[in-house]
Amino acid sequence: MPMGLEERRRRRIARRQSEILAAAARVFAEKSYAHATTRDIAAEADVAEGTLYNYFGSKREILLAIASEAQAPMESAVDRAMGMETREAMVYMFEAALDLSAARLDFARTLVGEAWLDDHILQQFLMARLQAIHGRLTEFIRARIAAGAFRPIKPELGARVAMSIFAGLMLPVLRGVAPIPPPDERRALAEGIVDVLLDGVRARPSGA
Amino acid sequence: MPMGLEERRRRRIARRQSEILAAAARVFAEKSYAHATTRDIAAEADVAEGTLYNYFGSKREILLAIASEAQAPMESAVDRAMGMETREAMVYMFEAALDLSAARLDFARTLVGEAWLDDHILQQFLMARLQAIHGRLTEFIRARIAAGAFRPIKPELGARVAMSIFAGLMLPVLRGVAPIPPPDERRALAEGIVDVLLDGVRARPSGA
Amino acid sequence: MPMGLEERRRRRIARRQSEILAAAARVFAEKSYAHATTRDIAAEADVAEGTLYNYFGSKREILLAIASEAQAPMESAVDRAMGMETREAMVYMFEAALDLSAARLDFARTLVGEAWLDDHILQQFLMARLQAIHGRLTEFIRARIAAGAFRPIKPELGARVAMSIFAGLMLPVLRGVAPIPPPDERRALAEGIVDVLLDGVRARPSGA
Amino acid sequence: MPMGLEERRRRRIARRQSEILAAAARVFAEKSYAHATTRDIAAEADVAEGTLYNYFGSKREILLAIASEAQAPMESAVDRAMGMETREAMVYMFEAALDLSAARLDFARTLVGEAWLDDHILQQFLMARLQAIHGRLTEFIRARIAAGAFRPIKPELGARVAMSIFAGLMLPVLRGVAPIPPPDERRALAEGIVDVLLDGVRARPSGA
DNA sequence: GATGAATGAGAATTCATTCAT
DNA sequence: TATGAATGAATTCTCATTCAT
Repeated sequence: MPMGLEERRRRRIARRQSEILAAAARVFAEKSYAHATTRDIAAEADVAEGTLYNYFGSKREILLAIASEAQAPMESAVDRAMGMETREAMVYMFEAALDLSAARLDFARTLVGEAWLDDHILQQFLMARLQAIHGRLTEFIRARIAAGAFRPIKPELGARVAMSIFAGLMLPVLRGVAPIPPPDERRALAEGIVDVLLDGVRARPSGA
Repeated sequence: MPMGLEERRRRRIARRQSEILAAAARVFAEKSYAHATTRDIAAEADVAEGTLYNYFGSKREILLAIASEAQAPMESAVDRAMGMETREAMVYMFEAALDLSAARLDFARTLVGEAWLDDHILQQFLMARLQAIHGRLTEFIRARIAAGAFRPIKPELGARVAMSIFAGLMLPVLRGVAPIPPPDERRALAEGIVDVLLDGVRARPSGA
Repeated sequence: MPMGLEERRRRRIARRQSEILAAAARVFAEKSYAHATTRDIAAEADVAEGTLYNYFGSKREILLAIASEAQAPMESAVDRAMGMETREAMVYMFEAALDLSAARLDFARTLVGEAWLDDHILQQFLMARLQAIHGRLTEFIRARIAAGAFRPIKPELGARVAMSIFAGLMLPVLRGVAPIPPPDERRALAEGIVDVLLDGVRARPSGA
Repeated sequence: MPMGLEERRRRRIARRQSEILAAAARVFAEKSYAHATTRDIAAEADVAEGTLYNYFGSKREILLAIASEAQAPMESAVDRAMGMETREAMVYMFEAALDLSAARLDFARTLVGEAWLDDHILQQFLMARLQAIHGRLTEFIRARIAAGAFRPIKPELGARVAMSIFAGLMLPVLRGVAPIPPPDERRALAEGIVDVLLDGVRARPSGA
């Protein structure tokens, strides 16, 4: 399978772009987009400032590319969970939410942080995904109710509660307030949450 | 009740400071601290740029004052709920979380947004409050378990789940993605959530 | 001797002006005119900033008034020395150059420092005096030569050397590098200098 | 002798820095550091304001670089004089003090002027040199006394008198009150001063 | 393609002066 | 007269982007 010069060039460009994105994500994750300078990014990527502009049209374009990459992995966990049995699915989803590599964390932190500041990023890259996930979860719940596995709660509300809990787990990690929990803790946390979600906090009238 | 000149002066200053803070909060809420210029703030407050510096030492000091004011009302709802009966308390807390005036919203949005970017604000003004609230909720749950009203779940986990749901409700409002819900919706939402939290989503083995 | 209201008012104004000048001189002496703010001056004078403008038209006018006062005492020592016997006169002049009260020092430091920066002050307040003194000294030397007391050196050169030595004594004190020497040191220093000036540093052919 | 790119780059940078320093020195010499704006400096150096900051970290750093360059030539004259015969040495030193190119004058004027205002510059760049020179002169005089060429005056006093006369010659030139004297005048002035310093002003009892 | 110096618009902050009270 | 808050021009410094090499 001979590779044309053209092909080789395209790959080289793609590789370089990725390197720059990863470097930029590290910088943005540390200082935020606004406080990061193109000089910082170039230094982290170990290229000259001018070189950045051979691969991206502007600082903002780098941000958009990061935001774009950041949204890719978001739904996969939900997708995969769709095929599982109820409890297993729920535990898997919560567990997966916290399964972040440091690299992904930089991208995700950048996306979430800038979505707070930038309407375009918010809508295009974050809300779009979140709404898709919300739709999936709503369907999941609706199906469980239909199957008699869940009480007849409002599915949208359930989805929203679930997503809030996801968010509540992830935001402190993204913000760097909480560490990425190691696998066993992740599982224990997920199981605990799922337990509460499934059966609630209220004590059951025992005997009855 | 005669008012000394000194007193009158102090009040005038306090009033002006509040006006500037409110104006700044509006600007920060719209464009974020970093993108807001002192020129913007001055224009919104309808004073000259230099005047800002008669009331605050720096742009950052304005931000800190806003952050400081923003944290004031955070615990009050939790405090008040402490004295209520379980279900009522829970509904009240969730409902109160969404009871934001537009003015408070500017302050809160500024606090939360900058806490994402600024470690000092995060720790000093946001985490301090959130941890206090977390402590209160943990106690609340522990007491309910002791009283036999709640199942023996881990209180910290319960508190965390509850706070995540608060956050999941508030963040979209603060970010301007969701509108401030009108009172009746607020209540319905709160009741729905409390219902799920109390009894879980799982269907009960009916007859038994 | 009845004093009219008018008179009393004039005095009150004059007193206040002096207080402000003294305060300003202290501030200028410490931070220089350029770095001193009207706020500093007002604080040191214990009046409001606006009050300064009731007594002086501008910050610069305060400086000019200080420069004006600073030049007053400059020639007096030379004048007084004119009537003395040669050696006594010379010692007296050098000694007097160093006899500065702290208050006079503030004025003199301000004058000299600003004369470096400001042509008007240089010419009007400093050079005018220095040239007058130079003239007096030239005359003094010329007379001594005529009387056979001095060798036939060039009187202008002698005056310039003498003034240079004055300057070399005073500048470090004005700048705050050297302390104001106490009276006995002053005299010893003056006598040493006069000794060198009168007889030179060269050893005499002893025998002759 | 091939010159690497790196080398060429270093030179270009050094050249540019020198140009900026020279331009800044001209501006500072004319309006003083405090009154000179970065805009003035950039205009004089014929670069954009931002460019200044590619070569110096701050306006103050430019000043410090000038002060640093200004001190370089100060001791050289004294050093060279050390090897000469007494009278020749003295004449040479006074003459050299006035041998200033216009460029050096800008640097020297800046150093002296700012030393009046700025303690760090005073100590680090001016006093350090002056004290070194004072030490050298003191040794010079002490050696002459030991050799029987000078009377047993106090060497420190003699050094101080000499330095005062240097200062008295230079300050008016630095301040722009006196012109840089042409070579022949310089020599005549130096000889006249040395004559007075060596033999004093007093007439000798002729016959005796 | 890669470089990095040059650019200049834009930002926060200071401060002499004014003026309503 | 005394006050001190308001003003806004002026200042230093930053940084995304361009472009000659």
